[in-house]
Amino acid sequence: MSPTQAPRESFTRSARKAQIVASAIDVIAEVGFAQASIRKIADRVGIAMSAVLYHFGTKDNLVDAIVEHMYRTMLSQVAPAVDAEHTATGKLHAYIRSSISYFGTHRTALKALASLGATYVPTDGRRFDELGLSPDIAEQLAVLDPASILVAGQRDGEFGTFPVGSTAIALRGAVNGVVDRVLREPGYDATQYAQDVIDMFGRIVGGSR
Amino acid sequence: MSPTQAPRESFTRSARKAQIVASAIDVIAEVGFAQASIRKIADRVGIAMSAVLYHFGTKDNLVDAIVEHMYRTMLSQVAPAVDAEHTATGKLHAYIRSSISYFGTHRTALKALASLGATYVPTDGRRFDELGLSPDIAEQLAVLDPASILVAGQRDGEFGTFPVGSTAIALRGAVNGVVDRVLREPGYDATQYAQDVIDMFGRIVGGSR
Amino acid sequence: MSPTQAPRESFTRSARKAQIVASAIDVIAEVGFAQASIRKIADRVGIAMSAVLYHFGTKDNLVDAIVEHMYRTMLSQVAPAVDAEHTATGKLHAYIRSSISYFGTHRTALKALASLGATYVPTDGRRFDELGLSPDIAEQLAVLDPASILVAGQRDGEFGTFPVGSTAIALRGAVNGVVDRVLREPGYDATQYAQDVIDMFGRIVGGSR
Amino acid sequence: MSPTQAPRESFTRSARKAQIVASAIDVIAEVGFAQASIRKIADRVGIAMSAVLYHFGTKDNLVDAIVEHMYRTMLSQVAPAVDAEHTATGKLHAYIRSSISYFGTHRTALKALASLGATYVPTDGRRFDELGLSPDIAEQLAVLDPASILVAGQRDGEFGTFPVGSTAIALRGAVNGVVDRVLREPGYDATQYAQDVIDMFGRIVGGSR
DNA sequence: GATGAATGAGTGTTCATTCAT
DNA sequence: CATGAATGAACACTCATTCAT
Repeated sequence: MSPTQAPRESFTRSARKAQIVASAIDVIAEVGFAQASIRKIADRVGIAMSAVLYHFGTKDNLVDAIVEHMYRTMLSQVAPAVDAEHTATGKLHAYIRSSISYFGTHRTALKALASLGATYVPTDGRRFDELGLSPDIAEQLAVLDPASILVAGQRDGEFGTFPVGSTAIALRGAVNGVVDRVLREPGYDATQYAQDVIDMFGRIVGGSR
Repeated sequence: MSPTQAPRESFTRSARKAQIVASAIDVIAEVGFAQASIRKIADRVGIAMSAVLYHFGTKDNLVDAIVEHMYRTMLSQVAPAVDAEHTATGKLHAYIRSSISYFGTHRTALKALASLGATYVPTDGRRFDELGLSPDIAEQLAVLDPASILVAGQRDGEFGTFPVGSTAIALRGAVNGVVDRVLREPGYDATQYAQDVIDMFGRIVGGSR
Repeated sequence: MSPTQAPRESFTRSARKAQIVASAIDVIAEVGFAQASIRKIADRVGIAMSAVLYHFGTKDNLVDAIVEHMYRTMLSQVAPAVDAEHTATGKLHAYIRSSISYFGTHRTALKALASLGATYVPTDGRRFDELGLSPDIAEQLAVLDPASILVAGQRDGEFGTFPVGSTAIALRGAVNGVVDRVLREPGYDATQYAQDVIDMFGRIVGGSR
Repeated sequence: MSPTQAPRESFTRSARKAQIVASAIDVIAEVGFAQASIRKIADRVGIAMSAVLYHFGTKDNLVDAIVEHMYRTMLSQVAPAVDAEHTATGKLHAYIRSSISYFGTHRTALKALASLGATYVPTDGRRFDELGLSPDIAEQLAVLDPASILVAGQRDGEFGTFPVGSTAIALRGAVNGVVDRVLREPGYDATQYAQDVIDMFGRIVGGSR
């Protein structure tokens, strides 16, 4: 492999940015998004507030980066797991398990992200789910919507008959619904819940055993 | 003297408060909680900013009142519907239908609630869902958790065997999950979704016909 | 019964506003417009910075008020003097004398105003001379352009033949030109200059005696 | 090698400085001095912000250089024109024509200068017109004050009797007064104005024809 | 019962300047 | 020569809250 050939964006720079994003997520998780000021985030990193703005220019940009980071992290756990399977059933199980497992391991910032989705309105006109999404990530993001899996399974005869749209919404809701519980009950083990959701929706989509 | 601490709230007083709460919900739904200042709310009502604080003393108190109002409204729609039924199946269907119907008909309030939940962290230590809950309402609120219905149905042999805890979480998630869709797609008809959820969870809880 | 039944805008309010505008002019005259921050102005008045914004909402609005005040003050000196005369010659002399006399008595803020005119660009799109001008003042402002006097004098045969446009520009320039001198030389007596300008432009416009 | 614009890499330093000054003038003219940050100027040149400070050390120094450049440019147009004439009348006409012509052809620089004069107050005690004046230029600058021409013309009997001081102020004002018009009306042709000013002040100083 | 004035703490943002490289 | 990173001071502006009336 070529040692130093990568035209990467200045190592120290992106390291600092990553550091800031990480601290920002911590702060948001602790005090809530509304109270997460740039100053508090900078304090957490141990740098001057203006240094944060030096790197991101704007709070909106910082939020962009945070959201992108969260999606990226979640995707990096869910997407490979789903892709590794080759049957719709396998993909469905992988989606449920890896999503819920992610919630179990990344409790802190989750609520912020989940609820932010419905409400955060950046100063420019963009909607929340258009934020900070480099094209590559926006594309991958479809993975987090189980609808495609359901459609494929039905088309291939692997699943039975059921209303795909509604089921996708319900499945997403059921998967995301555990976030509340996980946040409220620090010791809660989501693994069993994942298995239960698999059983429930197994009964709903019917088909192969 | 009246025995119970006589909250002899003059009529105009509570009318004003209700008016303020209603306007607050509108404003929050429109601009998001983060941008919903007391001044903007007061402007919407057509009174002075300080009048709002005269009535509520504190913004936190206002938020309490808002949340309580929302819960109360939702309960007033869901609780009677559930109570009117006498079988677990009937109660379950009523719960699903009335909850989702509420989401469909109160999008403004819904949006405000979502925004609140996303960004608001009270200055004292309380969690969001402990806000504004006078004892009577906290009690009733159990209705919004379908767990009791599921337990009763199983106990009475009306439902089959299934993991109650997980199913309750999933059901709540499936019901609440439509909120995102409803907010994002103003024309979305949730009625069909309600029926689909009834079918799905009918298959899960099994049992009586 | 109170004799003054004018529906005036809250006395204390407009008094404070006037006080702030006055202090702002002082500060601008002392440190220049660029360094005249709201905080410095508030300090001069002896109130909190936020009190200034409470009254004016925006720095742009404050600048509006300042400009309007300056124009109004200048007009209140020049306009009556010009109007009191009934011949073009009289009006011309009155214009020159009262303008220059105003410069002599209001040295401080003059440069700020004069130079601001060429350059200040408010955050919204308006040009400088459209600032803070209530219609009544915009109308009166024509008085500060001697062109109308020159035109009238020529039309009535009181003046001779000369290029009106250029002469108006030159006259305005000659009148305003003394500002620099007045600011540079605190003891300078502008009265003689006013008389000299009258003589010079008397020779230029020629005509009546 | 082309004779003009020859400065090659050996002159990098002063070439860079000149380039920076030029860009600074552009930026100031465009956005006003208040908004003309070092960063914006550097961006215009295409170099790093710190490179600007490397060359000038301080923003004040940069402003010095800008002002000096402007005076130098103006002088290089006016001084030779005046010196080429040998009668007071000739010098007077040359002064008026070349000054006004300069205003007509250097509107960008003019706008920048106006913006500078309006808002800039150096951090040290110097007045605006004492900035950036190396001794050689301060000396030459006397040319821009027509007083010496008027005095000489009167002494030599070429002009008649008139108050020299006031006339010099008025003349300068009349000449500079067209700047406002030129800036406000991009298409305005100042040539005719120059001729008109010559006529006007010809009548004032009287004497030789 | 309600209000207008005022405030202090806090917000995001800009900027000239320093400094190690 | 020139730069990128970082900073502290200043800025306009927002906001919940207090208080005399």
